Amino acid sequence: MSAKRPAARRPTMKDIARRAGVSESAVSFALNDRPGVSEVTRDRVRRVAEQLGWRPSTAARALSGEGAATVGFVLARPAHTLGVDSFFLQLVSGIQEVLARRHLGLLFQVAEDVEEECGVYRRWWAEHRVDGVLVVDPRTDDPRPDLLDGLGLPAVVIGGAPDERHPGLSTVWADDAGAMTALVDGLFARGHRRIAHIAGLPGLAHTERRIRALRAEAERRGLTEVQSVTTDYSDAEGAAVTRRVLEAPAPPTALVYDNDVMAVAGVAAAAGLGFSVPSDVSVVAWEDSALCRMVKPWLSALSRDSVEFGRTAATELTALLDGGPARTVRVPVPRLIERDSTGPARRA
Amino acid sequence: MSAKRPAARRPTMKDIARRAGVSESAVSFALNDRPGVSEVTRDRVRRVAEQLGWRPSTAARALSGEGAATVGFVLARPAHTLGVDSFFLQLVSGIQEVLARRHLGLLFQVAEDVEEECGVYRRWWAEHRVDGVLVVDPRTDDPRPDLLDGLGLPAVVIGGAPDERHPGLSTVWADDAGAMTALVDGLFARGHRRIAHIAGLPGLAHTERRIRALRAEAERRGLTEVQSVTTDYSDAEGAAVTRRVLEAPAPPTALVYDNDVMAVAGVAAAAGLGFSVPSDVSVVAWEDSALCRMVKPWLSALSRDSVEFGRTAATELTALLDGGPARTVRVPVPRLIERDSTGPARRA
DNA sequence: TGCGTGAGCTAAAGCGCTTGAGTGAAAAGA
DNA sequence: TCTTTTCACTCAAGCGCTTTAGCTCACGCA
Repeated sequence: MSAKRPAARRPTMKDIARRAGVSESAVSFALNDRPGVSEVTRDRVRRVAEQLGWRPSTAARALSGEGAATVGFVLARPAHTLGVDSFFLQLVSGIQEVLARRHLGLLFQVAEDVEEECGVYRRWWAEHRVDGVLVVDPRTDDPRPDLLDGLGLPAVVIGGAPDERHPGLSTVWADDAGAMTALVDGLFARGHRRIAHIAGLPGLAHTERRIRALRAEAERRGLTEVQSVTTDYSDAEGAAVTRRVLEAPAPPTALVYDNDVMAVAGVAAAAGLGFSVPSDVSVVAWEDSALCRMVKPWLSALSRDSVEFGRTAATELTALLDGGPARTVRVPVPRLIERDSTGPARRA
Repeated sequence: MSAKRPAARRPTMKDIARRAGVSESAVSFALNDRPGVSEVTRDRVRRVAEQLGWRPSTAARALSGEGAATVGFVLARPAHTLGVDSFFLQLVSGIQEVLARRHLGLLFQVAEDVEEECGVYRRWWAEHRVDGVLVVDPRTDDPRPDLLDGLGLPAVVIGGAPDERHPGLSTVWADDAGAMTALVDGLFARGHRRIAHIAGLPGLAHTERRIRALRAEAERRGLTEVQSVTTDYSDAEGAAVTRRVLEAPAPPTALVYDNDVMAVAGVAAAAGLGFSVPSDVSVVAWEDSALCRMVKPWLSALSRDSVEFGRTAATELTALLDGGPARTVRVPVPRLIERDSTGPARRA
């Protein structure tokens, strides 16, 4: 309890070796389940290690070629954009669950943009800091896969589309296109013909996928009054765009929002214009969270298990670190949770 | 772009030494701004290093006693509790800003509870993984300061009260008591006599501080119908507690919520019971976010700059790592942003 | 001329761990 | 009985960096 560090010395393998009366190498063999020591010795060494509270120094491990036992995660969003968001904490929490079990650390960094993010990867690689990384928010024209491939840094892209151009990277993705198609299908069945999609950031892979899927579905059904508008995911833009589309001569009867925050803001904006939900206009949020049950009416939402998404991604990365092949795995299509914000289209 | 890692070799000091025609030690001196080399050589070495894209291996650095260049951050909350939350991402984002500038990494982990969190600290210490940690959610009876003090791990406690018992730890705190006093002051002035405080998790230091401050202020003014009820911060409990207190024979005329999520849920719950805000009951959220402007009426809220809070904490930690003394710094008292959810008390 | 001095550099050890190349003794085979 | 194999273990090098001690040479000074 002194002001200056008492700094208890960490036990090293040398300490164990001395106490167990064997050489350091024997200790290494014993502790790493490698052949070369008898079961008796192995047990003794293990006991001594336990007793001393020994843990391998990651630094030393890393230096002797074992990797840093750490995984990197960069969030490239300007600080002020990180508003109310449940997705990332949940995702990270799922990632953790898997990593912690293997005593892998998670190095976390927020960056301003993708360019800075690339710099972080380079630095991490050069500093020998991470064994692999998890990449989020993939873009349609994304420099990161090329970079990571070039550095030979194992990586899992979260939320990207299958990418044949980078066979070294794993991908974990949700079928946004399928979800969008099913969603439009449902809306169509209930009479909706004019649909507005308040999308997220342009350039994000999943934003583009949803937009394309919506357009394709509209064409297939011959719907002409279907549109997508991109935003920055903020409540402000969500509200603004909502007002804009609803003030048109023939306003949409259904609004699909790319996140919960905009959906909530949109409902308020609609109410402000005298539209009531769902009788005048139906609302669906892409992303379910407590938010959706905090407003009246409760919002119908596409729900996915973000924690599980994180677990899956982390599992793929560990597989990659173990020398496994890169894979592309699809997580379940988000399910539509019907609450009170969706109903039949109002008769024209 | 091959399937198996091309694994470009990282340049080491040896490479630089060879290219610059000097010894490794000279390179070390040159690159660390230590005396022992001429300016000419220093420049040459620097140029070669730059050209090779060299970065020191953190592993090697750590091993030769320089520390891991990494800071730890544990969030001890069960995964499902990590709902809609703006505070932590903002906090972390502020922390990052300061750390990144010094090329310090942030090792992030979520744990189930404080006990597991202590285990993480022990492991990090033994594995030589971090040079210091940031501790959040301090409790009234907290084992962490003792542990960290014992390990000699530099630490900054975020949101704790000044702690004379652990002179080795820095503390960054907000004056919750002062804020609460001012808040009650304002409510009192507008005629509120019956106040309910829907608090956060019991046992958290700031929860207790707020509760105590409220009680003290109530006693000072002779208010008898003032109460605090603890919750788990969730919208569900926020709503439930709101219903309970409003159904009392003499319901409160003002509700103070310890976070924005509960406040929003509380407004909805109040509406469900026929109470309108603010004419029947005033509502204040402790923590401002986009959420507060997503509901009608817009919520009055105590606002603080969480990003700046993070910056301050990280700055204190780096000071500690540089060998500076432990300090206790207070961040500005949260400001009340008056919106539409507060008004004069209804006449009895 | 000799000697101390300091600037500029090199050699080498050490941090904690892994690992391939030994070593010595017991067990197995001829 | 002697060789070969196997087993259990030790030695020593090496990972990339820091750091201490030491070495060399030019310079200043008596």
